[in-house]
Amino acid sequence: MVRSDATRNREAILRATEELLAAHGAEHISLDRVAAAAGVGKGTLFRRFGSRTGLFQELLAERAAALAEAIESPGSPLGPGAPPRDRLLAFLDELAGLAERNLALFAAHERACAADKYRDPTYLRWHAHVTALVAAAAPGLDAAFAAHTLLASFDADLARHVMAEGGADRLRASVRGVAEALLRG
Amino acid sequence: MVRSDATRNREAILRATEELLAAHGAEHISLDRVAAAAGVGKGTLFRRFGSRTGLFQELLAERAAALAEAIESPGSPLGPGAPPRDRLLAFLDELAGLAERNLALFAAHERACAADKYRDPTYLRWHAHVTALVAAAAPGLDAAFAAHTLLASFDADLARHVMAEGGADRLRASVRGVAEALLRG
DNA sequence: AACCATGCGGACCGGCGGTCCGCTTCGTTG
DNA sequence: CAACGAAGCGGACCGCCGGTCCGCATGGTT
Repeated sequence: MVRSDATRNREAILRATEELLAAHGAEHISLDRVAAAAGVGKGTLFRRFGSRTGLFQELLAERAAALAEAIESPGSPLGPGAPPRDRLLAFLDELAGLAERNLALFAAHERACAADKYRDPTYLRWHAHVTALVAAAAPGLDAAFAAHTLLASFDADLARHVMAEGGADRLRASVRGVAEALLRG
Repeated sequence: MVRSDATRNREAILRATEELLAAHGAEHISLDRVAAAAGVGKGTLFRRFGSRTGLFQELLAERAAALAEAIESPGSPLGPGAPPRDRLLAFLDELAGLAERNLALFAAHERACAADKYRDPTYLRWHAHVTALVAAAAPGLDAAFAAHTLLASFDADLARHVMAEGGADRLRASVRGVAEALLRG
């Protein structure tokens, strides 16, 4: 028994957040502004998302949904069945694209989740995935640790810095270079 | 013509910050508290350090001074003269020790400098050092990028997480594993 | 049409980083 | 020692923010 206005408002808030991110970058996005832009009271925002952290976590989860699905569906180089090494490289490639298309969101999400980023559901999913692939492809390493350092490549500031000279392809190439070296070693 | 009370207060503020970090961790360290603990007005704190960011940057610089010196003095495995690979591994080992001894400071510094961490003088020094060594020891890589990912190993949350099971030695081992694999690749 | 759980909104709160300015202190000068 | 100006001090003050609260509106059900 979910009221229709509730889901409508939820959507309005997510869309307003996207608009503000696109318009002003990750900075100066206060929840008052988001609520105002969504045409909604602040209380509504907090009822729906619990906190600033929750809002950006949900928005990131939404943007990452397609990737999450691709990971689990056989057939693509991302999905089960492909050799772990290829799967890992394909996943990192895809993540670079996601970072490029959602740079402001990545930045805002980082800021909002800085307190305990290792509890963010999206990050946890990515980390589990990368850890498993690293463990399969490079048995000598501390896979969980290596996964964290690989994912650190997509830190918003680092990604922006790298993409400033060469765009997402440059980021993809650099990440791939590091990942291949790691797996080879 | 630097007034004596100015330097005395500067010192009092740095020591008070350390005490609060030791007592309460990186959280809940407001500048009001720091000023009060130092027995100093808030205005004084801001005159000395400019901002929250400045305070933690200076404190980190102080704690990192010995390491900065070791890097440049010949003779030790850290210093010029040693083979780049050994120098890099020795440096990362040392950084793990620094992270262990200053975990709360690392965390507070990260939070305070999150906005533009790539302008922090200490980070820049470390990054330049690691980049040069990576470039010398693994010519195929994007050295600057690899340096960022290596330094990401010392993210306070990651370091805490890893050290929770095995202490600084575990962190050292994991970092060394990744670094060796990277250089070998 | 009547009822009430669900949800709404925005005034309100505590606390924060940072500023400002009247007052104090230091150290120099004669 | 006296006196003076620059350098420094401190804490009241500001604007903003994340988060809470509660009287009121609304939507779905009977």
